Amino acid sequence: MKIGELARRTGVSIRMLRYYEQEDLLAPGRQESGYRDYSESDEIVVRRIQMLTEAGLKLDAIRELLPCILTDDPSFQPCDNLRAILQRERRKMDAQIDRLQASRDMLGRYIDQTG
Amino acid sequence: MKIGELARRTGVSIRMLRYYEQEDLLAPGRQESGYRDYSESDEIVVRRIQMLTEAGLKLDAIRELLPCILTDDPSFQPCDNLRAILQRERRKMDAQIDRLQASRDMLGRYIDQTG
DNA sequence: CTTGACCCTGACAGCGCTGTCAGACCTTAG
DNA sequence: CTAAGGTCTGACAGCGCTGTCAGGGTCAAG
Repeated sequence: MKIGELARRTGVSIRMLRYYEQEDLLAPGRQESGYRDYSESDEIVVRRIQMLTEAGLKLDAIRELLPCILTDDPSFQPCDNLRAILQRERRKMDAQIDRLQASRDMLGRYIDQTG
Repeated sequence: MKIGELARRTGVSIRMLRYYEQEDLLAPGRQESGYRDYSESDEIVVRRIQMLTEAGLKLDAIRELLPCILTDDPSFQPCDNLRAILQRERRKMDAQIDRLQASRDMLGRYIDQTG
């Protein structure tokens, strides 16, 4: 399918679909015209990217994960480190939450002072 | 005092001190040489900015707050909205924490699936 | 054939800072 | 006087996307 249709199907903008390709997350074929030609599995990849993006991962991390989660069989794990990567990202997120929480509390103290 | 000394005293980089000025958070005088000439109260302002920055506020918000917190008397409140601004910022931060938390949980679910 | 919708590449902009570099002037100690 | 170190302005770069625009092909229907 062409890029416009994939965008419509997934809700990901055309701009971002091209960006995913640029960042090596996606490698669609090309028609003779030069138009990108996306397959069904490309669409699956895009949906995976969407999910992980919503989960707060950056494309760098997603790129690491993609080779692991693209197999049809979800139980087959070619990458020993899938879990490790996810856990690493979660730790990062925990740290970020902690920082934000500390900021929030500090702000709270200011507000109290303003009494 | 000159910019270098203020930077040394506060730990804020020279670059950022100039940036604060550019963003209208600071308005140091000038020596005849053209060098910036910071006063004691300028240093206080910088420390205020530091605190609020650590509290996660952006310069836009800090600029709003500065006129309120620069008075010597902390109980004097020329701005009725000091508290309102702080609360608004805290609400923003709460929302951000919620989003991040949701992402973290989603990641947790992925990790569980990976069993 | 023409029109309109779609696609291509490449590049610029913006977010909110922050570092760094270039070219040039000021100041201070030796 | 000279050299070193401090300062000035202005501009470019980078983070991680995301939108948008320009200039130019492609494809489909009428």
